[in-house]
Amino acid sequence: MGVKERKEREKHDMRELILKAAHQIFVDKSFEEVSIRNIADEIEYSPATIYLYFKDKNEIFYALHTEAFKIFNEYVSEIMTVADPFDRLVALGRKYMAFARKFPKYYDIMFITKAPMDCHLNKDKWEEGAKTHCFLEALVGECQRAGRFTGLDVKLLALSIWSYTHGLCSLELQNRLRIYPDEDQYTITRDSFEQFIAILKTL
Amino acid sequence: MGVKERKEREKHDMRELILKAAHQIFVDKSFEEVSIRNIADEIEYSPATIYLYFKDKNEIFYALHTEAFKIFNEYVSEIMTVADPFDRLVALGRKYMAFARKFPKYYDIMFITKAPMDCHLNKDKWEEGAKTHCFLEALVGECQRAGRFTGLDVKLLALSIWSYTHGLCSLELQNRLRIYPDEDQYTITRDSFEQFIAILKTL
DNA sequence: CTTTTTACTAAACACTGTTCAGTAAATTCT
DNA sequence: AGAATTTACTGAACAGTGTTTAGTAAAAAG
Repeated sequence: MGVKERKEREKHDMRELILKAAHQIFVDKSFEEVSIRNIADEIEYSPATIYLYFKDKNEIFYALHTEAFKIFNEYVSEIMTVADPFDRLVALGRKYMAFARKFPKYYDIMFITKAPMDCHLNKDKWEEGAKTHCFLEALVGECQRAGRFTGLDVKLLALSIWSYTHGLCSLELQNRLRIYPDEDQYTITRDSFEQFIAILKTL
Repeated sequence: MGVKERKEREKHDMRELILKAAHQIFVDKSFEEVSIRNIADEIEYSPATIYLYFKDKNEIFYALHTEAFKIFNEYVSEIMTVADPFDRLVALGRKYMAFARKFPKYYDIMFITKAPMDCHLNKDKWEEGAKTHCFLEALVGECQRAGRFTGLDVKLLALSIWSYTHGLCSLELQNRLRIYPDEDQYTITRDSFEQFIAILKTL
């Protein structure tokens, strides 16, 4: 009796179809245009159908956010070619910032927008974020074992590094660096990052 | 002929009335509930009337964001009693973080939400942000003249300090610190901040 | 006292997320 | 094979959103 299995497969395929459409609208158009009706139009189903496969819109956003993490992880994976742990940490920082600039919409849904988190508040952990942050903590730990950051708490330092980098990206993406003249805006984040690296080197 | 003057005063008063209502809804209820219709209900006018005094909803959000800055400036002004520049900088950081936690909605509209910025993109500077950041730059400069941060660029360091602090606040407010167990979540931001201060001391 | 300007609004437009009753097809049971 | 049941789906509605426009009543000017 393979009916049950087929139905499950169909249910899964439909979820995928919805997500693919949502992703397409999200990328091609904009965050705001990812509406249930637009998704429904795209897949040629009624809007109500979507609610048979997703609890609400936030659940769709959570799925988009998870996809964004996959893309992020792939984008960042290049740094693994860097041998020295500290250089790898620097490379990670650069990649992180480059990702935020190259894929601002992905960055937004991963780290800024509240929508995906609202769906997930019942769960007790943010898995995607935790995994990525674990990677950073491990890398900072490696740096310490290689003689860097002596006497500093690895967990706290990892959070501080993330906070700084996210802060910079977030301020830029949310248009809060318009305190500087337009011509400085691009260089100043780069220069700030270089200074930050220089400070990390002294620790 | 004082008619013109009176009309101008009435126009100004009406703007104030609308903003007061918007502020009330923003504080008492929530960000999402600040709708043109809700404001109109509150002041007992038609929704269309609001568009005679404000270009669009973003302009109202920009005004709310400006009010939030006033409240922020007042909240933070206490630190001026601290004599030593570096201690004052630390006090500023603590106040900044306390403000974000105490008034998350204000913090949101000041530094996270895009809506107020969208209205203001034609202007070439973000005045409220610039003024506040100038204050930070001046304070970091004072620290340097008092012997701290030797050899570092004040402007870049000020941005780095802001980025770090905003990053931490932003991650917490946007629910991205759920990578830690609930019991750690409160202590870890405090500990990270203390570590950050300790690092600044060594510079 | 008439004309013009100003202040305001009802109603509509084009959207949004979400729910629910009803239908047609697929599946199961007899 | 035919009746009963379950499943998959949808049209329509509900309650909201920002914004525009045509039309009206009151105030000001001529």
